Amino acid sequence: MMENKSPTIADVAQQAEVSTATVSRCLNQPDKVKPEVRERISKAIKDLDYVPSGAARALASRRTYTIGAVVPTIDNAIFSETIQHLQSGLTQANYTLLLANSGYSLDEELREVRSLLSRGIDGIVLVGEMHRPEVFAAIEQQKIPYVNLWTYNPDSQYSCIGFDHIKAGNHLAEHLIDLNHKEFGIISGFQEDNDRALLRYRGIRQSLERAGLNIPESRIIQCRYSVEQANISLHQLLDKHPEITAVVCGNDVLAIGALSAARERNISVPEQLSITGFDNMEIIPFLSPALTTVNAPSRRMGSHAAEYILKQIENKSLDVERLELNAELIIRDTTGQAQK
Amino acid sequence: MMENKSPTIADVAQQAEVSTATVSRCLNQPDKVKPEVRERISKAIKDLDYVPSGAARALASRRTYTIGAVVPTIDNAIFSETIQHLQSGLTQANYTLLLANSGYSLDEELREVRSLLSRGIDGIVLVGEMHRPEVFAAIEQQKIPYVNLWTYNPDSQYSCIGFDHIKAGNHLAEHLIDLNHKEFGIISGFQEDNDRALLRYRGIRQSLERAGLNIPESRIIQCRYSVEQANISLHQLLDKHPEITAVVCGNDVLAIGALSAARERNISVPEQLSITGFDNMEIIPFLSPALTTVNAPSRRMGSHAAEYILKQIENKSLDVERLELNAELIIRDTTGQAQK
DNA sequence: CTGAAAGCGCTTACAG
DNA sequence: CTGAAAGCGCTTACAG
Repeated sequence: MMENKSPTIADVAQQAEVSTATVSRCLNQPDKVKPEVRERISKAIKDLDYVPSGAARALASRRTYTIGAVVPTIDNAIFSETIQHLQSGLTQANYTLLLANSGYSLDEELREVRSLLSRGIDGIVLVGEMHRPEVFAAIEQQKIPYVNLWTYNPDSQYSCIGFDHIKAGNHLAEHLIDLNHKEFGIISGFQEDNDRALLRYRGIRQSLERAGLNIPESRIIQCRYSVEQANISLHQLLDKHPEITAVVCGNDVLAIGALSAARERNISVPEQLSITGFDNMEIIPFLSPALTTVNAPSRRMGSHAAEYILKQIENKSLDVERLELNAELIIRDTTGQAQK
Repeated sequence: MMENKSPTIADVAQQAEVSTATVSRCLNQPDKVKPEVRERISKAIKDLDYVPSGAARALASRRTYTIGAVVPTIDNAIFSETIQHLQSGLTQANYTLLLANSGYSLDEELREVRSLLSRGIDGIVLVGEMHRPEVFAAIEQQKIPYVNLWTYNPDSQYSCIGFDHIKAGNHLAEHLIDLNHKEFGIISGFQEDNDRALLRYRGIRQSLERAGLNIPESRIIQCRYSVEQANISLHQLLDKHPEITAVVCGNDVLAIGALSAARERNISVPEQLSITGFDNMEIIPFLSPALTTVNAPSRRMGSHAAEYILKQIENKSLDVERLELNAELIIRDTTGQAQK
């Protein structure tokens, strides 16, 4: 524990024989400082290894150059893609991303939002449209730009960038109905705190009902988004309902688990059983069999979010914008004509 | 744009009829405040919707309750697992993780480290042992705890938590040698800024040489860690070297790409070609064929890192600790006896 | 157990 | 283009 402290802006000012105000300007608006002076300051900064204090800067300027995001989990490739692109958009503009995750719990999300807000952020992005009312209240009090990702609702009073999950569910179900499937099973993520999961599910039921098909409760399993859980779930489903010919999975991770269970039972896909995923993760097209799934525009949601937030900050505005992206059905090798 | 500002600690103090010092104490060391007073303050905080300013707190206390981490990418499930566990360990202690990524570039890593340091962090974790010298210099100046993850070197002068990549490479190669393979190919990640990739590679070569086997440059391809790149790479490798019977891949992602290419060529795995991965991502055991790979203790590295950093902060110490974790070979279905 | 006051290291009108 | 000085919202010895 040595005693030499980190240099401050005052040390730099002294060394460069200017005021702290000028050093500050040199850092933030270099063109307002005479080139000659600028050089002296730059040299002093280098000599002293000066690193500005973010805390002091944030306190004085009331800006943190930090954007907060709360996602359900980063442990799913699909959110990683969104985050990676969000981050790279922000980094380019010299902003940093402060990332938190809620573990798919709305209460935990609220806690994380509060923590981010307290820490100080200039903008915030969340996933989904459903949040605790306190989340909205807390964010609005701060008057910072805010956007919901992975959701599109034309009637939302908040900005959103995403796609229509009901429509996506419709497409998936219609594809299977076209293939003559009548006996469906569903392996969904937990829907309680997850509006995306819920809406996809509704979309599927909606289409089935339109086709005069019903799907009893016992053929619907909700589980954690893990390969292993889905594997177990498909076994349970088929133990009780061997008549099922098509299983709609809440995302690709679940579908991979379902595929592995089908393999364990020596059930051929898609001949005896059709399976669908959701998201279109990078590896999906390289697996065998390649999944029929819905392509979620995960990267574009991240880039657009960065763009939106930065624009609002720059304009000091809080415009509500709603951007609908496409999420098309991608038909590959795990869906086929229903047997018998 | 309304004019009402966010409440400050002074507002709370006034409302509760105490000094700001007492409010501060109530927030940070509640037991030092009389319960009755504490209640008044809590009420005032609720009534006013008071959120403390992280910036002011950090500036005054010289602590940010934030830990920084720079990883190569979050867009790889294996780092996500490390981060997830690091984060959850920190969150439990009321610390926040500030996450940056370097895109596997050491220069970018340096930039990110500087940015984190400037922003203010109480500890930092990096991946690998190889960093720009300025990284070490900048961190040491701040006198904050620091640990290298995903690496273990008993002679390192810095703390590290990880495993021995050379040894892991040895195991992989020895397994294939035992299966009588003599014609090897390697698909590695770029080794220039990645000591883990380099060391694994060295471990493989080392074992091959011990067995009297050599592997010409033309059978070694370095590429980005993407399924698609690995797919292309295996095609290239086999076009030039149809004699190859075993391909060692730098990680599971690459191995999945290689598997897909083998499938496209109608080469059966492992009968005609053995393929190995590295990491043992969650989905691997559920794929078909399931990969032979090395289990990287990704989650444990994250948890241990959180534990180490928090302990150093608590003790106000900067002890160097080196923790070696196990990375065992997991033999599954993609490796078999060499043909002919 | 509580309060007065200095100080953390910046930024930013304001004046020149 | 530059400087003096107030102020950002907390924490923390110090005194009582």
